[in-house]
Amino acid sequence: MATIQEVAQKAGVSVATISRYLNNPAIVAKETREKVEQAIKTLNYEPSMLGRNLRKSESRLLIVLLPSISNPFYTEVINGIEDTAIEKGYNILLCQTDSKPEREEIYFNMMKNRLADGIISMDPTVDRAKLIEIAKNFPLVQCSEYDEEGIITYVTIDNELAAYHAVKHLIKIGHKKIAMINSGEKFLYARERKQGYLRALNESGIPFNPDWIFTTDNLEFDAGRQAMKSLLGKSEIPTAVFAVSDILAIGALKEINLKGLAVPDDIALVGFDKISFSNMTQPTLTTISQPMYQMGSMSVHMLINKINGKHTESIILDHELVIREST
Amino acid sequence: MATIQEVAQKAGVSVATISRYLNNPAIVAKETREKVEQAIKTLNYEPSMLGRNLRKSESRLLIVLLPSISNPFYTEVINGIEDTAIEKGYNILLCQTDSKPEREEIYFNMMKNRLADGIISMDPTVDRAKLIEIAKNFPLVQCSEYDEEGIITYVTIDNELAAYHAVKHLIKIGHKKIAMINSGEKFLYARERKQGYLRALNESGIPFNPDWIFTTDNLEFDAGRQAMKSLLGKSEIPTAVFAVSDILAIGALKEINLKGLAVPDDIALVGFDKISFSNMTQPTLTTISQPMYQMGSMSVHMLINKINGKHTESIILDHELVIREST
DNA sequence: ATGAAAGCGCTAACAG
DNA sequence: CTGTTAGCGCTTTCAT
Repeated sequence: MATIQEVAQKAGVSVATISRYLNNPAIVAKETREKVEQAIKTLNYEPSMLGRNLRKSESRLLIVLLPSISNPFYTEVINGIEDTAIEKGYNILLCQTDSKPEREEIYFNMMKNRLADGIISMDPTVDRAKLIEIAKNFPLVQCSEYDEEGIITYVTIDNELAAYHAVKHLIKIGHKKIAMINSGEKFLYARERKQGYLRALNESGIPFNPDWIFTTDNLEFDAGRQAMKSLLGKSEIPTAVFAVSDILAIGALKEINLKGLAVPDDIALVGFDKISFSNMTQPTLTTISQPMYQMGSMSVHMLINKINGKHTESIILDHELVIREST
Repeated sequence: MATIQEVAQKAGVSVATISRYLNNPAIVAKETREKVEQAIKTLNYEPSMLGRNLRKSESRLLIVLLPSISNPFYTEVINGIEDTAIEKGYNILLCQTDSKPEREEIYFNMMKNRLADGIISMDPTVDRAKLIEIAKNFPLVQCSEYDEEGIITYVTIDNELAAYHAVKHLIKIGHKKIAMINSGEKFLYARERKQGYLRALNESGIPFNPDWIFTTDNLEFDAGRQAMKSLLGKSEIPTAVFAVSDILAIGALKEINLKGLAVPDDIALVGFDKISFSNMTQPTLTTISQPMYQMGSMSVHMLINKINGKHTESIILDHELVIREST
C-alpha cells in the first residue's frame, strides 16, 4: 500500500501538493497535476481514510440504532437513510440493539470513541436517560420515535391522527364493533394511537368496550395470533380490528382464517406501516402508510446539520390510509 | 473531549502509561493505576478510535456486501455475522448494492481506503472479475455464494442436493407433474438447483417437461405470481411446484389462491430459505432451511482468520427439509 | 514499572 | 502555485 509520501517522492513534489490534488485538483497547476496523476497510477495509490479521519477528527460514519433489522418497517427507512448518507459522503453503521441495554451501551460507546459522527435512533426501547445524555454531548436525532420532553430533535408522523383515520375508515364502511390490537403502553406511539382510536369512536358516539382492546407484549406474528384468539373468545365478537402493525394484523389474519372466518366479510382488518408483505397476504391488507423512505432521508439531513453545528427543527410528516381488500 | 495527553498530565504520568493502562491495566503499578483511574474519571475521558486505528492501521470494521437488506434470508445471516463480529471486537458495515455496479464500486473503494479490514460478500450479482481482484489484495470471503474457480474462500450449502431433497419429497408424497420456479441461470445456485431437480426426476423415471420450468428475472413476490400464472396457463397443469425461494413460492401461492385452487390439495408447494414469513402464510410453507445464522457466524470466523494472515478452508454446511402444510 | 520519542497517513496554516 | 512544518491521538520500541 503506497502512502502519500511515496507518491510525493515519485512525482517529485511535496506531500502537500498530493493532498491538494486529492481534495481539490483544480488548484494545482496542470503540469504538476499530470505528474501527480502519473505517480498515483504507477504506485496504485489509494488514500487512507485512517489518516484523513484522524487529521480531520471525523469518521464520516453515522450510527443507526434500531431494535431489529428483520422488521420490514425499518428496512424501508434504512433505504432512505442510506441513499441520503451516501449522497452526502457518509456511511452508515446499522446497529441492532435487540432491545438489549448492553448492545445499546456498545453503540453509545462507539459514539463516545469518535468512531461515528452522529446517531439516528429508531429504537423505542432505548434507555431514555442515556439517550438524552448522549444527545446533549453528540449529534443525535430520533426517527419515528420521539421524546415528549422535546429535548431531542425528531422526525415522526402524527400517530394519534393516523389511528383516528384508520378507525374512522372502519366506521365509515359500517362497523361499530371495532377492536384494537395495541402494543404495550410503555411505548408513546401506542398511547397515541389508542387516543386516536378512542377519539374516532367517541366522535361517532360508539361506546368504548374495554374487552376489545388487546395489548401485546411484542410486535411479532405470534402476538397477533394470540391477540386475535383472545378477541374471538370474547362474549361479543368485534366485526373489525385495527392493529398497530402489519405483522400483528397478519398474525390476526392467520387466526381468523384458522377459525374458518373470512376477511373482510366476517371481520375487517386494518394494519399499520404498509410493509411489503401486507400486499402479499390473501386478502391484501388495508393499512396506514408512513413515508418511511422520506423519514430516513430527513433524519440524515437533520443529523448532518447537527454535525455541522446548525440548528434543526423537529418535523412531523404525513401518513396515508391505503385501502385494500381486507376492509 | 479529553485526550490522552490531558489525562497523562492530570495523573502526573506519561502518555505511554495511560496507553498501557488502557490496553493492559495489569502491567501498571497499582498505585499509578489508581491515579490514572482518577484522572480518567474526572476528565470523563474516552479514548479515540481514530488515533488508535491510524496507529494500528486497522479499522475493526467489516464490510458486508449484499443485494438488499429487505430479503429476510439475509437478515438472519446478518444476525450471525453481527453477533460473531461484536464478540470478536469488530463492527459491521452493511452495504446494499441493489445490484448496482456503482454502489459496489463505492464499497470496494472503502476497502481500498482502509476504511474496513475485510469483506464478506453475499451478492450474487457482483462483478466477478472485480471481486477476484479485491480478493487477491484484501481479506474477503463469500457467504452463500461461491466462485466455481475456487480462488475465493466461501461458506455455502449444497444447492444441488437441497433441490434434490425438495423434489424427492414431492415425488414421495405422490406427485409426478412437478414444476420448478427458478431464477435466472446466470446464478450458479440456480443452475445447481436445477440439476438437483433434474436428478430427482430422473432417478424416479419421471420425464422432464420443459414447459414446467419457469425462469424469473428477479426474486420478488410478483415474479412468483407471474411464474405461477404462466404455469397455470399450460396445456397440462402441474400438481406440485418447487420454487427456489420462499418469496417466489408465496407469490405462487397468491396466484393459486386467486384462481380458486387450494394448496396443497390442488397444487403442492415447496419453497426455499425458511424465512420467517413462510410460517405466516395460509397454509404454512414447506421449505428448505439453510443454516443462515451459522453461515454468517462462520464467514466472520473465516474472514478474521484471513485478516490475521491465517489460511482458511472453504466450507459446505448442511441444509434441512422442513415439511409443513403446503405439501 | 515508567518515560521519551518516533511515527502511523493525512491536512492545513503559513510563507514564499 | 507549491513547499515546509506542525500536529490530529494513539501505540510501541528503546532506554532507564
